[in-house]
Amino acid sequence: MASYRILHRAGAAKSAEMSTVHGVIRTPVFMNVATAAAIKGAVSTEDLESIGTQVVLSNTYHLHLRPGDDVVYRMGGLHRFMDCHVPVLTDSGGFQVFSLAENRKISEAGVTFASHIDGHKLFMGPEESMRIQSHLASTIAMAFDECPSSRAERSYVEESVARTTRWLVRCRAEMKRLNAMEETINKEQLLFGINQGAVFDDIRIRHAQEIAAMEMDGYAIGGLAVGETHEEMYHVLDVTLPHLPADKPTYLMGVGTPENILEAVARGVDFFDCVYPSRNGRHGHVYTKRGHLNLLNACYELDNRPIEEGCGCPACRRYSRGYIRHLLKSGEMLGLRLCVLHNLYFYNHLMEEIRASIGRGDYQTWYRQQIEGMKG
RNA sequence: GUGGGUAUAGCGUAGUUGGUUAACGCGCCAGAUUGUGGUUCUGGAGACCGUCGGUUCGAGUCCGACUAUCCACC
Repeated sequence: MASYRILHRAGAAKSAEMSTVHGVIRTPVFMNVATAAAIKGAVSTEDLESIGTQVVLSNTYHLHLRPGDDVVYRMGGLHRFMDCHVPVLTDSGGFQVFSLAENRKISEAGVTFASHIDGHKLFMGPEESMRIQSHLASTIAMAFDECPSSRAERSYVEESVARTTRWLVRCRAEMKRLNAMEETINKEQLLFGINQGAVFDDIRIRHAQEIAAMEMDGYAIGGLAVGETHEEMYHVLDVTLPHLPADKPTYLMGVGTPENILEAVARGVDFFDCVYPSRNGRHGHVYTKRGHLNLLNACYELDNRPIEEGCGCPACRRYSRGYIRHLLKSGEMLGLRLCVLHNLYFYNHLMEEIRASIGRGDYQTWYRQQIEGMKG
């Protein structure tokens, strides 16, 4: 059985240990994004062990389209399919339906939309999302929600959030049914609910209270980092987190920059995921404790130093900025790979330092120094 | 050697019957990217139009010579 236990607190920040059927997760944690059951940039499951990955995030929508969740099911579930030995969280497809798919139509039942691959018509609702995620057999499934734009009108957000709550009831019932079935691969699949409400404090709070009463395995805050300012995002965290259960993990979806993460941890968030380290890595944008570098810049052409002095990642242990820049400019896949490995290592290592600081109890002063350093 | 073609930004090209600030792609330089766009998006720099002379109010454009280069034939 899964359990979540808080080990240390430092102000609102907390570090915890969550045990699952696929292993223990120490939080705060950054989940490494492998949308289509692969981290883009030719990073293998084997590589994850050398960069300290604790949790892999994969995607319902993408895997449903390709190769098909039935294929993954028949291959024994995501863990066997990828030969992955760490917990896997699957996103519900809710966000992709709203960010990638075209011609969508929302009804109480779910969403009708067109595939971003070939345009064919698809339908996904709470039950479909749960069935797919059950097929994928991830460690943690996410509820099927709607992610309204941060600039959406109040009346629309109210209507949308009410529907997301009703969908959560259906997700929970369907997950319970699926976990009880003999042929289900992971009968202990966990389910996280998702808070929405754009930037309206009262809607966020009311929704948090509603879903808190539903005793989910964890709680995510969604619909942030989609165009609002950082101040608005931190404000939403400040007003919403106190209304989510203190004894359950929290997850800030899709966030973010190292600074975003440091700020959110200070407010009590456990789980994060973001495409930045992998996507930006593919574009030569690499992170260091003293801010980020764009390795495509001409000033690194003759730079013999590693991306970051003292970094223990596979790229910094051997290769220079100048060499990696050359690989990127030449379109060599190795260039992308080294940058992605560095960035994921940087994020994973940052989380390790965050946990250590919370353990020491000095987080609230330590994290501000880190943010200052990154501006230098 | 003879005949013909071509010379415009680092590379490849466009440029109307001569008419204002010479256009485009690649490359280069610099930004962007938050529950994934590896092929994306946005900016920017860069050319006295092979050289010299002529015609004209005005030449990248027309004429001549020269230079370079390509093709064919000796």
